[in-house]
Amino acid sequence: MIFFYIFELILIQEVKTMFNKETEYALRGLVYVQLQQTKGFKPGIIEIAKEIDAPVFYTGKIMQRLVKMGFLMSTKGKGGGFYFDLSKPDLPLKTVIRAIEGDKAYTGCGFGLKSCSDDQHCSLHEQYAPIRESINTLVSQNSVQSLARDFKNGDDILLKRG
Amino acid sequence: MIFFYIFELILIQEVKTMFNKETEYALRGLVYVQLQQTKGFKPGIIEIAKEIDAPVFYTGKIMQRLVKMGFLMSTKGKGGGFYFDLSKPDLPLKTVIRAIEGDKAYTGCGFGLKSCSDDQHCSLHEQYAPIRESINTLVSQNSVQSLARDFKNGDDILLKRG
DNA sequence: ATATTAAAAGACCAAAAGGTCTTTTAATAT
DNA sequence: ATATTAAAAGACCTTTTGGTCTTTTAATAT
Repeated sequence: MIFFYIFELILIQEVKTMFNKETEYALRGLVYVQLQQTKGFKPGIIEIAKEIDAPVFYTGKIMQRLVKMGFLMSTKGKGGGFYFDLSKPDLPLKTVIRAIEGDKAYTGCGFGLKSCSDDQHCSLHEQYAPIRESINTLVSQNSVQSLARDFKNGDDILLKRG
Repeated sequence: MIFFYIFELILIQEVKTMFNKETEYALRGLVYVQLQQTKGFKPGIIEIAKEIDAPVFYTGKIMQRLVKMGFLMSTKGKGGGFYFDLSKPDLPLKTVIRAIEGDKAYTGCGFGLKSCSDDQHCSLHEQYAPIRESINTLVSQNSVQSLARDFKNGDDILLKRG
């Protein structure tokens, strides 16, 4: 029994994204804020961090950065927290990802050849092109709001840990 | 004119892969060795580094690691360098990538949700699944040897800098 | 044998990513 | 006014990644 537990722990450790931690926490945090906002709440750092299972202070720093970048709003003091300006259009994942870690996930050559970016392409480049395009579409079509809707229709649980 | 040059430099800096530097240099180095081997040469660290445009000492370290991992062979001394054991089967990119940086590029949930790995899936997860599968196919079907053949049929130039 | 050549080993350094903690500022309730 | 609350600011620390350099070991040619 203990072996299964250890194995699961190892497995869980291995689950990574194609994005870095900051992007991951940012996306999860944004979706959580949106989700709460539709319920009439305005979550703070401690709550957000807990629910997205990220370090509290790091979450704070990241949320602040998102506010500075204009993706999110906040108020200080009692009853304060994070919320969206509802008059703004939906926020595509791509916009957030680009702002935090740039384009590396869906631009360039899979092989990293410089000359490859211009007129000449290596064979990897051509094979990778449609994949890159799919990723591009994925992060362009999905937004913080659409994801929040998806989570609402069904399983809130996904943002928490079992 | 100077502006175009600066712009190009900036652009070039932005060209990244989905892999980390070590993986990138490793793949390029392996393909270069294979390419030279078919021509009857056994390149050394200095040559490899120069041709794949990577730092010499770092390239050395990476090539040594590849030898230790059994992907490649080497001999010391005069006439020494790196080469493949031709009796071995082709080396898929996936094998190299996994050995260096693990599975993160083509496993897990695009959103980084833990619970997502089991029975429940978020909507991103489902949309990302076919992309992940494509990446998996790409790195499984392409090998160091197949890439070297591709470069041979046409443009050697791709491994050098314009 | 020995000089030369080139990889192996490993110590060391720098930058970036990830994370923590304290102090300051701005809301709000009393 | 002032106490309380919670974000903002920013200093600081740790780990990982990327990179450099020197010393050692093993080939080979003379």
